[in-house]
Amino acid sequence: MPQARPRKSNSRLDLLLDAAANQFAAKGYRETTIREISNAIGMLPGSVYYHFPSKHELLLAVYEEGVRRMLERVAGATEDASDDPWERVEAILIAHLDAILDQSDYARVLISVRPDHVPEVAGELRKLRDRYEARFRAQIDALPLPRGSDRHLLRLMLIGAANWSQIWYRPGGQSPGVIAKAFVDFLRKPLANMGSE
Amino acid sequence: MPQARPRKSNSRLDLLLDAAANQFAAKGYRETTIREISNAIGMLPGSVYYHFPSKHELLLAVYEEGVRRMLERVAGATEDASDDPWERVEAILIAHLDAILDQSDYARVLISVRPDHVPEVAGELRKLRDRYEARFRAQIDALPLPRGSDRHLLRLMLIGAANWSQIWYRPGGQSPGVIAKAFVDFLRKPLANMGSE
DNA sequence: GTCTATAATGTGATAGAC
DNA sequence: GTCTATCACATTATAGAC
Repeated sequence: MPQARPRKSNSRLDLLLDAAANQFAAKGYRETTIREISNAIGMLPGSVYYHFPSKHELLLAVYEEGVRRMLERVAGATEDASDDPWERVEAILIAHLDAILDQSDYARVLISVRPDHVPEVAGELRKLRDRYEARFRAQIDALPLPRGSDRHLLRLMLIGAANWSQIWYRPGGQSPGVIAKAFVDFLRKPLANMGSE
Repeated sequence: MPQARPRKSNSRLDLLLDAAANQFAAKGYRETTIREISNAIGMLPGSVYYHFPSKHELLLAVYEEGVRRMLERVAGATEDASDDPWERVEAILIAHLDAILDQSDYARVLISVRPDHVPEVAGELRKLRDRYEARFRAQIDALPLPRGSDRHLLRLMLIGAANWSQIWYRPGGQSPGVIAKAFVDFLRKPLANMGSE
């Protein structure tokens, strides 16, 4: 397998990775065959194995690129955001939803392919997910919350609700931005006191 | 395929369904083979096809049974619950989490096996999921919320957060009851006003 | 209702030419 | 770096005996 990606792609590695991300995102890891991926870019199945020694290593590479891109995105989102901690959480959530719903096949794979369904690299996949979520955690921890709030569960609730949206989201419906704002507002504003808005 | 299940099981159909639910829940649909399912109950692969014409019809049967059991559970939960709408939502969420995290392989399958990963029966699977969620919707709609609240997104957020817990939940950690209560409280109580608790 | 045996196919992966 | 050709294997599913 080739080492750290070259500046100027002298092969079709990037294309291959894109095709893999695309198919994994659309149909799942198990449901996608090496043939389908290679054919999508006019490559033959055997050629894939010049770039990756196995199918799960190909998935791992997609995952890694996915994390890289996601971190880049959320970093950009928090740079532009205001100083208000809630608005920063909203900004990061918008970036997150945008990526996993619309923008990036790589990001979609990161959410839709479950580590425990690919035992050969499950550990690595989990580690990559965790690395990304750590960035998320930082923003939640910065929120001014009532004493005793379980920030751990709050983070899991918010990320979970966001990630699950992949199941029900359809392109024509409410935009990632609207969804993200609604989710954050549900937490931020009291729902139990009637007539407050 | 045999018709509506008999009162007293005269075959090992029930056992077969249990085994399928168990394996699908543990490893996923694609990752589980007919061999593994049949061998788990000392049956041979060929015998499975007396009960079901195909693997995906077997999954469909597990899904149907899963919905039946989930509906039963949440019906029980709302019967016992108080008249307070928020407490009723909490009760139904506890029942839900209990089922998909700990109690029922059938319930777990309902959440973990994505309809779009089994194209042959994707439509039916979605219909079954929807039928269950409708019961959930009724409880959310009963909540007294501020004007203009998007109950649709609120339901999706709550169910999504709950379902995603399958990804991170581990038996030794916080119980389904604790998780459910925390999730509902995050929505119910204002998080943005400091020092209120 | 279950078993035996096997068909039919799909799949990940390899060897070696170019 | 890609292609040709193919292997080795696993998997769903079937036919027919019991």
